[in-house]
Order: sequence, then C-alpha cells, then structure tokens
Amino acid sequence: MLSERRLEVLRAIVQDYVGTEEPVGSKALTERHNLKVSPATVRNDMAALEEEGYIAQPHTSAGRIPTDKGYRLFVDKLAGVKPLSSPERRAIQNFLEGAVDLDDVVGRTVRLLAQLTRQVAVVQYPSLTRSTVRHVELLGLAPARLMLVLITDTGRVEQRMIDCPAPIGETVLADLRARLNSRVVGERFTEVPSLVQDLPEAFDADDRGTIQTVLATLLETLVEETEERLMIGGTANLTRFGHDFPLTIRPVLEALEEQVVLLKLLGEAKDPGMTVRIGHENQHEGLSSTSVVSVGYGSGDEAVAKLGVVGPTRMDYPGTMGAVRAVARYVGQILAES
Amino acid sequence: MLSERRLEVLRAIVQDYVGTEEPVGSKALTERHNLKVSPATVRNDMAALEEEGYIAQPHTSAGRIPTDKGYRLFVDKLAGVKPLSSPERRAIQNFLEGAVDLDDVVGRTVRLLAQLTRQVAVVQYPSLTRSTVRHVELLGLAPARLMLVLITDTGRVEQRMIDCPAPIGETVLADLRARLNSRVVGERFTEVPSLVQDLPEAFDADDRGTIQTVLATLLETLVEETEERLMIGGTANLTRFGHDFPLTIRPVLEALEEQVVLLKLLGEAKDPGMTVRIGHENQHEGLSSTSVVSVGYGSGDEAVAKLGVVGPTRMDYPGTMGAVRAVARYVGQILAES
DNA sequence: ACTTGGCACTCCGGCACGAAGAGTGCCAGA
DNA sequence: TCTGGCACTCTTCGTGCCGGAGTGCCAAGT
Repeated sequence: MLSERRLEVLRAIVQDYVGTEEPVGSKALTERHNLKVSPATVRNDMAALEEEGYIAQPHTSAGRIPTDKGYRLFVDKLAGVKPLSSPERRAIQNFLEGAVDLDDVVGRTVRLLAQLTRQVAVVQYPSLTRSTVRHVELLGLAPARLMLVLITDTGRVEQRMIDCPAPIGETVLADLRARLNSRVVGERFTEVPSLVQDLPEAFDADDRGTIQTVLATLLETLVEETEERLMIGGTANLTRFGHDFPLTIRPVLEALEEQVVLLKLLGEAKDPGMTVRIGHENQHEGLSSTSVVSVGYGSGDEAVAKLGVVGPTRMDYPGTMGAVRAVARYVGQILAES
Repeated sequence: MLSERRLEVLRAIVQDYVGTEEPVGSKALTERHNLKVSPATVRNDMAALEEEGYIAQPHTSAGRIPTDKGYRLFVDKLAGVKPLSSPERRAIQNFLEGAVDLDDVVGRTVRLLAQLTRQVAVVQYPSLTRSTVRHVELLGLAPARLMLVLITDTGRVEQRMIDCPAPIGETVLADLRARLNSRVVGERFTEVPSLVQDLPEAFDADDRGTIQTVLATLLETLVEETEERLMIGGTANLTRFGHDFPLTIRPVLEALEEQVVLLKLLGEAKDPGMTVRIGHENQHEGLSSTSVVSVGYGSGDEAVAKLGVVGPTRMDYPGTMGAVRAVARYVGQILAES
C-alpha cells in the first residue's frame, strides 16, 4: 500500500505533467507544491512509485511521467470532478437553448464540448432502443406504393417507401393505420414486434401480403434506427497533441472516421455514470495514447445515448470530466423539454 | 511569351516536385526527363521562369519549386485530365451501386473520393434549388396539429410539425392536400411560391388562417432545405501534408469544421465544369496552402450539387481531376437511376 | 542568338565535440 | 525515516566543420 505522501507525490506529478507536458523532477516538485519534504525524500517516493508502475522515466536521469496505471489511480482516487464555474454553466445553457431541432441540439453540443474541453468531442444521437413511438403514419402515394413515417418521442422522424405486392384500398389503409397506432403509440421499440405480430389476422386474406410487408418495413426501420449515428467535432484540437505528432495524430484521425469504432468506444462503457478510458484501456490500437471520457445522457431518468471527448492521456481529467458531465446534464434537460 | 521549351521545363518541375516534395534542380531535371539540352540551358530557362514568377527558390542556391502562378499555368495549359483506368472505373461503379439511400450514396462517395485521391473529400448533398417536388403530404396528428411531409425527386424527405391557429376538418384537409399536389408536383422549388399564392382564396374564411400557416411552413421548408449540407472524409490524409505540418494542418482542420466556409468554397466555383482553386486563389486564409478541385454533379443534365477534394497545392492535378470528374459522373448516374 | 562547359560561390544538412543543466541513485549521518 | 551531499548519466544546445547540391555568370562554341 502506498503511503499518503506518495499518493500526494503522484498527484503532484500528474498535475505538473499535464500542465507542462514535460517530465517532472524531484526538485521542481518540492518547489511548486509545498510538500514539506526535501527533494531526496521525494526521489525515494518516486522510486517506489516507479517500482509499482505508476510512473516511468522516458530515459535514465530524466524526470518522471505518469503511466496509464498512474493516471488510472489519479482518476479513481486522487482527483475529483471539477465543477464548472457558474458563468460557464450559464453559457452552456444559453448556447444549447437556442437549438431548433434535434440535429441542431447535437451539433451545438458537439461544438460546445469541443470548445469547453479543447479536445475532440463525440456525441451520439439519442438512441431509439429506449425510445417510444409517438406516431406511425401510412400514406398511399400510388395504388401499390406506400410511405411509412415513424415519429419517435425524441423527435426523430424516419420514413420508408414501401412497394406493395398488391394494391390496397384507402379504407383498409385507414383501418390499418388506426389499429397500428392504437397498439404501438407510447410503446417502446423493443415491444413493438410482439404487439403487431397478430395484426394481419384481422384483415382479409387479400390484403395480408401487403400488411406483412408494411409490418416488416416498420420493424426493419426500428432495427436500423437503433444503429446509432454520431457527430464529431473539434478535430483541430488534435494539433495540440504533442510535438512529435504526425505519428500520433494519424491513427486517431483514422479511428475518428470510422463511426463503428467510435460507437463501440462509447458503447463499451457500461457504467451508467461517467467512464474514463485511459490509454491502452481502449481496445482500438490507434487510440492507445488517448483517453476517452464518456457519459450517458438522456431526457428522463434513463440514458438514451452517450457523449464524450477524446484527448491525450495527458489531459486535465477533473476539468474534462466536469465539462462532460455538465454538458450531458444540460443536453438531457433540453431533450426533456422538447 | 514563354518558349515551348520553357513550358516544358515548368511542366517537368511541377511533375518532379509533386513526386519528390523536394526543390528540383537543373541537373536532376535533365536526367529524369529527357530534355535535349544541358543543365546550363535549363538554368537559364529557370531564371526566366523565376523572373516571370512561375517558380521560386526556398533559399538561394536551392532547387526551384512552383509558385501558385506556376501551378495555375500548369493546370490551364500544360496538363490534361488523366482518365482513370478501367479497373478503377469498375471499382467506383461497384462501390457506389451498393448504396441503399441518399445518405449512403453521399457517404460512399466521400469515402471513395478520399481513398482515390488520398486527400480530403467534400461532398455536398444534392441541392434542392433545381429539384422538383414529387409529393406533398399532410397528416392530421391531432385536431390542431399537422405534419407536413415533402418528398423531392432526389429522394430526400423532409417533415415539419405544424401547430394550427384553428382546428381543421378532415375533408378540408383532404381538399387542401389534393389541390396542393395538383399544383406543385413536378414543379421546381423556385416556382412553388407563385403557384400556391392564391390557394387560400378557394377556402372558407375560417380555414384560411390555418392554410396560410401550412403554406408558410411549406415555403420555409423549401428555403431551409436549400441551405445545403455536406459531408467530409479522409481527414487522416492531412497527415501526408508536409513535414512542418502542425502549422499547416491546423487552419485546414478548422476550415473543414466550418461548413459555411466549405459551402462557400464549393459555391464560389461558378464554372459548371471542373474548377481548380490554387493556394491563395482560395479566399479563406487557412486554405492558402491548399488547392481545391471541385465539380458539379447531378442526376440529369443540370448540376444539383458539388463535390471535390482539398489537398496541398503540391498535388497530382491530372490524377486528382480525373478522379473527381469520374466520381461525379458516376454519382450522377446513380442519382438518375433512383 | 542560343547553347554549352567550366568555375567560383552560397547555403543547407549532417556530424562530432563540448559544456551546461537537470535529474537520478546511493550513502552516510541526523 | 528523513536529509544533504556527491558522483554519474543523459539530453539538449550551440559551435564549427565538411560535403553536396545548386546557382549565376562568363567565355567559348555552334
């Protein structure tokens, strides 16, 4: 077990390194933080911390830098979440309240988060797995051609064209529309399949083929919509990554272009609260020198999607976590209002 | 006027510099291209070209590199558009044909273009200014709440909620829907306002308020939709920009995040055919060391939107232009089919 | 009037060398 | 267990030097 002071030394190292981006030595530490011990003592502590794998030296006789394990300990035990100042909070709220539709909310959120954290922001569109159906509409565009429109409680609208196997009458269509809505409105997506399963039985055999097609399309839309989309922003902040950085930035940009990777990244974080993935804790190889801070957000009590930032492992964790948490909270509010 | 051989020298310089990224000297030139003159002669030509501002030296007694003006001449007079190989063409077609909807078409196009040119690709969604209305639908969701759905011939669907000043009957709604469609279907967006102007007169005074609201929303949707969206990809290719590049890449990433900038960039190119903007020809400051190759594409004879790539001024113009043109052509075909 | 070879000059890039600085490990003493 | 001191290690700069590549110009050749 590490003594209290050693933890304090680790904290100081992390803080200094985050600030200066340079390996930090024993002397500088005792000066900048008022540890009440001499450099020599700190050196002993550092040796112990290095032994345990919390810090490392880039080369012999250089200062120490935290390892992934060191950051992990820092985040778990040594650092809190730094709350935002109230002007910041007000700015967030004002900025988000100007949004006119869902796309706009997500767009503003991603810009806000990027600006606040000065890192790359990733915002997932509200997922539909937890969403409910607000309305289903069927339109006859032509005798054997329908349009299906699905409206969700998160404000998203999806539409699909349907080519029917046989023409369908207006009255039948109206009947179908009414029955469909009475069954599924207000229900969760996951419930819909079982709720509409026996619907064709209420209709003439002639129309069943068409109705099957319509239902199939509806279910398909629900499934497809669950494949979440996301928006990213603030990639210009990658240039602040490090001095070496063509090599660093490249794989990150590549990873960011692959939505699949990002979705997995956000999705893997099982904790309903905030999750911090540090360096190699990220599965994706290109992100092994980055950390991901993510959190769920939602309109009600449940999270409907996630948002987060991607930055260098050497980041200001308390500040970033504070910003991420605050933004998530306000976005949730905005979504609940609309 | 520059002699034939001097133009040849300029072409050789551009080609070599694009290949090697290093200033090119007289000796190397005579070796790699079989100019039938000695290095000394080439030196004289180079001095003349430099005098005219087509090439420059980074420092005294280094090789020459082309200036923006030099690239301009190269593109205008010295280089053609390099057609793609037929395997490439086939690959493009196959890749694009797999697309299932408009988003997918644009997404695939952007990835394709980025891969083909190894640069940053920008694809504008098909614009609606030239588009026509395929269908307008009105749904009564609640007594005083409607949904307007607009379907365009490019396959885009937009919807808006409408809160009516007064409840509206089903029959009136059906009447409105029918009249609206008979007037605007097949018409261009720009024509719609004048076509629906006198529509309220055909209805009872009680309903006119609501109908005005509906029409206003429709027109608003048309206008808003004309604000084009776009998709970008291949930002990881920015890492191949140059050795210096934190300074180069930063403003480019920033510019790419501002859709407004990009839209202006694409929009400014008035030429219906291919446009090449070289270095400082771009208005935006951050892009002064990049070139933009853009071209319109469309489903029929008319361009409905643009696509292009952003890369270093030192790029393979013939190849890039060939790829951009080919992709635009195939996307046009795909759009026409759907 | 061009073209060519020769020559002197310039400048960048790489390398070795040395000095300075920062940091470490370890040891002996408090 | 902490502290001060000391020797050692490594990186980082700055300097000086050299080779190579390229230029400009001039005088001679076609």
